[in-house]
Amino acid sequence: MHYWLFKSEPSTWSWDDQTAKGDAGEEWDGVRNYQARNVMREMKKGDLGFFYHSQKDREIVGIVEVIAEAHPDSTTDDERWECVDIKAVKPLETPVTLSAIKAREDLSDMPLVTQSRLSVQPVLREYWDKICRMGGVDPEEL
DNA sequence: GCCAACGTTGGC
DNA sequence: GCCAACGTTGGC
Repeated sequence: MHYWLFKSEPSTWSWDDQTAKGDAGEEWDGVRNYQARNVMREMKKGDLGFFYHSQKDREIVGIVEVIAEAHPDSTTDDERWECVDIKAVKPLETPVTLSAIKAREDLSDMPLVTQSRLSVQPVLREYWDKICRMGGVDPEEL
């Protein structure tokens, strides 16, 4: 099991949009960055991820599950671009803000902090557990 | 293959 | 709304 983080601008695709799709989930399409694509290629079905609202909100709002591994992005004919499918699992009880993460020494080397423009990122297990707890979710119950 | 110009993302 | 960081493009 590996852990990931998906960034979205809520005005384009929000947590509410994601939850509205239910268990059917949705393609995480539109990624046009090699590094982010390579991260998606590493994902396995059943892996979990954080759903992060960029721009105005700047906080992790929910937990998602990978339900389909990397496949061609249906929004382009360009075969370089691939995406996974994800579904919403549950919201965080309390969103975890970027500033709360930055305030913690032990989370300061997360790509969220060090590589702010990367839209799909890996999350180490250690960080996953901590952020779940900060958000009021028991990582053992996922 | 270098690098200037340009476009995009996302924090502030 | 601004701008820093970073990615991409294209001329040489």
